[in-house]
Amino acid sequence: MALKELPMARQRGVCCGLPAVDSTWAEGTAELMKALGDPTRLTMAASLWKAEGPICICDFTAGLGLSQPTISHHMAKLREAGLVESERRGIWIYYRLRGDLAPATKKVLAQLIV
Amino acid sequence: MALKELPMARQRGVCCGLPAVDSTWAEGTAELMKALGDPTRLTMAASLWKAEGPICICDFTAGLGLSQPTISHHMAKLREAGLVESERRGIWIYYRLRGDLAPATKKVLAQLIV
DNA sequence: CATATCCATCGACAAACGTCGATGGATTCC
DNA sequence: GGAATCCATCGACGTTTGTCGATGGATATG
Repeated sequence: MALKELPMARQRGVCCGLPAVDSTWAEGTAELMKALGDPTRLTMAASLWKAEGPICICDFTAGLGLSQPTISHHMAKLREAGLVESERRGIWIYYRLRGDLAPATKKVLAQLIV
Repeated sequence: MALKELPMARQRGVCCGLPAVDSTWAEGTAELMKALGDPTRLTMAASLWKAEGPICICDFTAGLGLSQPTISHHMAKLREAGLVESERRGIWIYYRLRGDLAPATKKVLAQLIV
């Protein structure tokens, strides 16, 4: 497939500028992408997105076939990324997507999750 | 903040089911997220998204302050993720976002990039 | 109080990752 | 043909990641 708008008569040894991309945006957004960049964490986030109510660690452990420390570890990553909040209820700790997610984040999740 | 819809009178030792999440979707989507989960690659993708024309490696090298092998390495990751295509033009190899990106992928990028 | 369940954290370990310098192929300019 | 430029790939290196078993704290049950 041919590319359009190829620069003509380019000078050797002279590089062109790039479109401006805010580095703070890149750092933050890459952090979010990294949090969602693992199948287990993405599945957990999608489950929380689709679930009617909050979910606790033991349900993920049973449902995903991974050890409890591994699930806790992934949930901690989601928490550090600002995606989830939790509440203790007796023995269980229930997790859900944060209610105050940035609208942009919410739109990305909505776009992402089938 | 209180959580809504907390299950009442839960049985100890009994875990609940999770909303169904397709594992093939999770694998594939996590792959895309991982490709965008690095500030350098995300910046490169955003540059290609915003650019009027295609961009070659040396422009990224000059603009991002990283070595040429590192930029090539990141570009290879973007290629493996199915995000970019390239065309040789003399000494230079020009990169652009693939013209046949999945609509879902395009929407995610549109949503993501400010 | 003793026991059982749920969970976070620690320590460990292999695998993957981000980065670089060195090398070599392809192409163009002189 | 010789030199210069662009780029992909290789090899290396320290860091991060995903996973697990072990440990201990918190809470409920009997």
